[in-house]
Amino acid sequence: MTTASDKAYAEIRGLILSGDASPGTPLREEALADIVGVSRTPVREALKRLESELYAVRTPGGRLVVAAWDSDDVAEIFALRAMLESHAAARAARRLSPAAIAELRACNADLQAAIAVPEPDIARFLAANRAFHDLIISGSASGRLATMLAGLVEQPIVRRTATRYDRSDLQRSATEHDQLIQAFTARDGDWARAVMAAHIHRALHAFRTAS
Amino acid sequence: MTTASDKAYAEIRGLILSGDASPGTPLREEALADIVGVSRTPVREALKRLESELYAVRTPGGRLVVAAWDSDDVAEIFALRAMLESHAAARAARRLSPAAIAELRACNADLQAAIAVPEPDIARFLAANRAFHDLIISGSASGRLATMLAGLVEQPIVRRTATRYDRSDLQRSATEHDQLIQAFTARDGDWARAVMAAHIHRALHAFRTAS
DNA sequence: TGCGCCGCTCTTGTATACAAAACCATGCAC
DNA sequence: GTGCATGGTTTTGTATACAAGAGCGGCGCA
Repeated sequence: MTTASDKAYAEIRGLILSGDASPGTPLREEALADIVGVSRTPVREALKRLESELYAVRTPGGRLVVAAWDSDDVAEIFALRAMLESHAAARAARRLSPAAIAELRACNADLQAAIAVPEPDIARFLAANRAFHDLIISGSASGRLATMLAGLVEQPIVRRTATRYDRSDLQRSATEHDQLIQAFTARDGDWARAVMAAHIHRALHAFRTAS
Repeated sequence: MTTASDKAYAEIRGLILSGDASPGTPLREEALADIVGVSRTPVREALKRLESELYAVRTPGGRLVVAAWDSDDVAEIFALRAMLESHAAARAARRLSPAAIAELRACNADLQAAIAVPEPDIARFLAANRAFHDLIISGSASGRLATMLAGLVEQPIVRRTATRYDRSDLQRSATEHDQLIQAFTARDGDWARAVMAAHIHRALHAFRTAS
């Protein structure tokens, strides 16, 4: 737990996502160090990471500014996630242990419990959803995939998407997860790939129509 | 040109690829700083980058060691490249300007010139090949894709592959590049995607059968 | 008054010094 | 003899000081 560096990353990322630092805003190391309460060194590491995840872009002269994302960027992120997570699902289908599949079941049961009430618990839904997808990614046993998907800034978009879901969308997510579990149980990589691709493309559709 | 940091990255990467630092070897910051001739700060940045590209892995305690790659890793790298570069080709087909396509033509002409002699110039082939693929990636106009493919350590593997090519393999690469150019000229994304996927899968095959 | 050059300031890049945590070996107890 | 605790040593994490370069504003000149 490299506290200072991670703290700087989380806080600066929060500034960007909350809109406190709008696109184009310069990210100056010393100023951020003051805000976060650490020195420039961990701030530098955090900024490098944010840059590699395209939260920030570098000007010709080496200065960093907050990046601007348009709807094209969002579509591209979904397209890449669809490819990579489908691939992860296919690999996972061939590798997941029965115990891991049981975990997925438990995870999706939790997700369903979160939305099977009059007032859906979105936070719990998101946590379970995240856990479900993470289990698949780690089940794919590819460090490269994990690294890439971690860098694929999905979390903020997932959040924005889910808050726009109506109940039928939430329920459909749970159903699709069930289908994934079936494909995993059958150890059918192609099936899992197809379900995952559909799952993510539908999420993009939900995101688009809700905006 | 951040000299010190890039220099450290290049040198340490060289140590790993040349085999001077074999898998499992610890990568200690101060020792590397002495070898490279810079301070620990740029070495740290270089190591972070190498870690994110999976040249090195972190032990539970936070120490870095040189990563071990097996044939499964190589296959996974090719699979990811196939997916991502195919996607890049599809995007590029919709975006490349006639001037950019002309550049691609020139590039592939150079590649062909390098191998159309009794003694093929492998270095020139590799440079032209690299330039060709880079043009497509930048033509896809997706910073995310470019970042990911840059992180996908391909260069050393491409090199190892090419040195194992026989002449017919080299010629086939040129032919496949021509097909790509045709698909780009027709602005046919699906066609370009398919050709690129075949191109990279064949490279994996050549790599495997030659080992 | 507009353009270009120069110098200053601000920001990043690098080096070093210090703090904290992890590993290892030694020695003690059982 | 084996296992665990504890101290020293090594290594990473963080802070700060210094150097170099980029951007910006003011001043002078046409």
